[in-house]
Amino acid sequence: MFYEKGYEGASIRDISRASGVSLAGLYYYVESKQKLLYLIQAYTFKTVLGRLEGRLAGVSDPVEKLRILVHNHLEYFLRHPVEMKVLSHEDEALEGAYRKEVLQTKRRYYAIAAGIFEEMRARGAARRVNPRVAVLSLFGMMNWVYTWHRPKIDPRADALAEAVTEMFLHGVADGRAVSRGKQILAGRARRIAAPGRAA
Amino acid sequence: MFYEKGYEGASIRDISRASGVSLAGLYYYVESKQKLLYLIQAYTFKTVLGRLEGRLAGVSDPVEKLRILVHNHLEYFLRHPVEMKVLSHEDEALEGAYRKEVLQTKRRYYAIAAGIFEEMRARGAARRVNPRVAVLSLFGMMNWVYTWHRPKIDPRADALAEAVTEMFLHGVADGRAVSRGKQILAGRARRIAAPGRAA
DNA sequence: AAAAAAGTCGAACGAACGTTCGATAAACTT
DNA sequence: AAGTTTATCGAACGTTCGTTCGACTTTTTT
Repeated sequence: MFYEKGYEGASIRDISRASGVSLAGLYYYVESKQKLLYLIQAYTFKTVLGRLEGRLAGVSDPVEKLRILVHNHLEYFLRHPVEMKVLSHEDEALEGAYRKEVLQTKRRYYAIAAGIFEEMRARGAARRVNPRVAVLSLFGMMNWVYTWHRPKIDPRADALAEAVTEMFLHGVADGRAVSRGKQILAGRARRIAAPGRAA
Repeated sequence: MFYEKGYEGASIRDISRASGVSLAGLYYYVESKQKLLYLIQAYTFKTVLGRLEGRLAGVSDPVEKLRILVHNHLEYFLRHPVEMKVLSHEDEALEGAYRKEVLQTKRRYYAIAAGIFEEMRARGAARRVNPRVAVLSLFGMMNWVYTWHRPKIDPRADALAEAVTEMFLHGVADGRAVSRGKQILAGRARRIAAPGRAA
């Protein structure tokens, strides 16, 4: 229900109807609507994080770590799209201590990604990019997936993870046809301000 | 209010209180809560789209077009974070004809981006990447920004657009230190399944 | 100055909200 | 067989929801 209608839009009565349990019956198991959202988010997040840590153990190459992270994230995302949408779309619906706890998990998750990126830089595997922007852009690519992925026409987790990792590492440009840098810094403001100019 | 509490979470009474207009007074101007959301989304989206089309006019180099698109998108995003969050976060809250119309605008916007990417490929400026995945990943990077951007510490629109464009085109990897492809296809499944192996 | 239009609001509408209570039934423990 | 815990529910609680109505004031048009 949270997936379909959002946290606020879904009522306990919706959940009651869909689960076949009476209103009061629901409260025998879960003390509040907030707690229910918390349980979903905390369980989902901790599962993803736990799997990641397990798969990362013993791996030392940061680029390989990055591949594992992306694969782990997208695999879970596509296998559990309902929970994952509730996790990423309803994160502000949680309040107080519940929110704080999920936020802490999120920070730990981010710290792992940031750490991997930092290792990449230390080994000379990453260009001089704002690391915060880079890592959060990667999360953007991954977390946005729930808004567009259609199993019938889009790649499955394996291929998608590969594509995203590849894009993150090397981009989409053919190095021979697109000169890197140079043009980018020069005359940017002018280019935007005067769109009528021919290329 | 939609920005702060989400569409369902924000009540007309919240809006009344915040605007200093009575409940009934609100309905003199807007016929329903749905319509209010529609007006916000439609206006915002059409403004962004209109600006983009204006800036794109007369430009023929697809790579430059891409830069303009990213810059236009992020500039508006950071200058109007409230409307843009409501646009990207509350898109499913709209129903019926309202929803359909905004969806159509979204499709037009996507078509422009997809067209640019297609031109890049035609000119040999893009590698062999799933174009749908590439374009939607770019949107992911851009649209996710509202979840993390903090004006105090993060780059402004200009620099951010530059960084995102650069990442999209060339990725974050230093070409000399990270071999492209090769490893990616070989032994992926094994690598994920047996995380204990050293690199 | 009279008439019409536009603007504003308090009070109320029925419906839906999250949550609780007390009763009842089913399942275990002694 | 009696007693206790666990499970389940109908009915209701007080509150808030989106929306409407009729009355009143202000502004504009004639």
